[in-house]
Amino acid sequence: MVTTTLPDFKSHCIQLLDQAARQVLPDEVGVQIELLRPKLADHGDYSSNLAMKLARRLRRNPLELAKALIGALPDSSCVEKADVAGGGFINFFLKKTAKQQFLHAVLQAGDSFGHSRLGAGKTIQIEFVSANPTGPLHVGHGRGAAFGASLANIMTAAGYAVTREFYVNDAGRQMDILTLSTWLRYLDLCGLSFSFPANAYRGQYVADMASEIYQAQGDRYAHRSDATIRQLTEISTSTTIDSEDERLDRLITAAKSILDQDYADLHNFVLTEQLADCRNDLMEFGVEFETWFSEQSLFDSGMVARAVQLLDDKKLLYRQDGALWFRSTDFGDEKDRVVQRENGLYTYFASDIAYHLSKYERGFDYLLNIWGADHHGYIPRVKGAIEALSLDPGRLEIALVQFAVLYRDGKKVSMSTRSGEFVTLRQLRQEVGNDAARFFYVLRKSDQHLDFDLDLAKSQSNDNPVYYVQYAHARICSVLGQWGGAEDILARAETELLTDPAELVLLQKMIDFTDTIEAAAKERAPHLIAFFLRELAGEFHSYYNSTRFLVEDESLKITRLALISAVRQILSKGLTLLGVTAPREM
RNA sequence: GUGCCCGUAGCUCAACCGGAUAGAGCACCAGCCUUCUAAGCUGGGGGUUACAGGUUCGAUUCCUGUCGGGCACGCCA
Repeated sequence: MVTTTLPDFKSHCIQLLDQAARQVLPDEVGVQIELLRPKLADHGDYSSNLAMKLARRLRRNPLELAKALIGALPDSSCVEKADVAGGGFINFFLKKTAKQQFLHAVLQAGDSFGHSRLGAGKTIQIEFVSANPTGPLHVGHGRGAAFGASLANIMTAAGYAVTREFYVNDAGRQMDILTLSTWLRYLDLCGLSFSFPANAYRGQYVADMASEIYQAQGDRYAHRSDATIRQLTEISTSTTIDSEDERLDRLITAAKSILDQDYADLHNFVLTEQLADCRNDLMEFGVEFETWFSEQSLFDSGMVARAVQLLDDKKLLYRQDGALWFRSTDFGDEKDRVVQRENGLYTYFASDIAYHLSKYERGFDYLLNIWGADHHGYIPRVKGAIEALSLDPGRLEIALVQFAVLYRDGKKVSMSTRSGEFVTLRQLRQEVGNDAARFFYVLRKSDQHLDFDLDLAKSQSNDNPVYYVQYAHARICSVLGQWGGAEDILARAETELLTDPAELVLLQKMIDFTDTIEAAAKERAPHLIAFFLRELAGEFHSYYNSTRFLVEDESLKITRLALISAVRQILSKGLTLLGVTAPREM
């Protein structure tokens, strides 16, 4: 029997209740009706608190109200009955046949099962990772990457047109520091050795880039060596410089003047190198972007100047102590912020205002920034700037992702970023594998700190939730393989044969899948998918142990295989949403 | 010090934005492999949801205070 549309029992029950409410309470039309899945099977398949919600306002007894509503419910082909229970809950019980027949709908929908029209094709830009291209990604970036990529997949499934964007901080001081660091390592290779600044980038990758340059270009970037070493040594050893930060800035200035045109070459080289490494790392992790947006381009195109000018036109800038300030306190920030420094350079904030202006001008319906939780103090000024530009701050949402802390042998793995001693995403991926990393990263709500247990992620045991889910998938593949029949035969399943409690539990779980994807999209909560998969896998394993599939009775065999085939399809779909592979054998 | 986030079983975490008896996994105890993968299953103990108040039919969820933890408070990015 061919069904053209996938039944949506929840919406159906809401419609029934809405019709009943219009009849019983004509004055209350338009009240929001919400259904939830009760924890206990005795409480039915869907439950509504509508009667209790309205009871107070209408000064009526909630039980009587509930009874009246139930009495007015229209007949339905898939609802068995509705009961009143507790203090006035209205509980819907679906017909067993409706659940059984749902199986056909799942198989028919195939890979698109679980998709919904929640997003109605609205466009949303999700910006995430956006790490400085000054070194390898570390495990903190990994969580943002896994979260953002999974959420993008989920929102696509929920009917949004998603654009993934990586903001490249290719302008500014950090890139200069990296360029300088690389050049100093390079000079070392040229035999011009002196003390390396403590606050420069010290990682091995810096030395690697230096060596690459040396091999390709020889001592080309050290040609004025006498003057060079004298000048650098002077800055390195000077005692009149008050801070190490300033010493670094002096070195950068010196490098720019010594290298002149060549500085841009080096800058460009290290940027290209790091960006390629970053892109490659993310691609291997299953994380890809439609757009890599350059901060430098905002300066080159005059966007930064224009954004600042717009604020100035609105009389929201003033000059003080030689710097140009934005009145962000007018928009709820706790203090005003500098957009242009005393030395004439724009601040990071200025280019960020321009960046957000660009996002708005590119016309997305919604914007979602995924930031590390350490940036939370930055939100008011960005929202303030958006408001100041007469843009709608409501279209921009900022989701914060907390840090991930690694544990090995039950102990915290210490990390310090500058020393080069941090754990990179690549190391993590090599140690535990992409699948475990992707899954573990989204196993917690994003606003919770994540304790990442390396030993657990590596263990090939029943403790490991990734393998638990993947194993369920592989088991089903194995059974279907031993059966050896063609998949389309499964459409002959006689679903009324699915009467075992374990079978009905699985059917109910399938019915919940679309709702789970919608909830994960709405709440920006990929962990809901991970939890769903663990539950579905658990219910399958339980079924597997209690029931034999490859039985003599042909109808029964086909029907059970159809059921587990649908489970396999959903496991695969869910794992794919999270960027985890669904192996056919393990 | 100020602001934001958090505090749930011994451990790591859920709980569908206020719903019914707060749930999983790990760990612990007791069972299940001549049958489709035991990377699996079945059963058991384990809680004053940090603490004290408040709001209401109803609170882990909302409000206030206290205690404890994390993060942020640059003319850095």
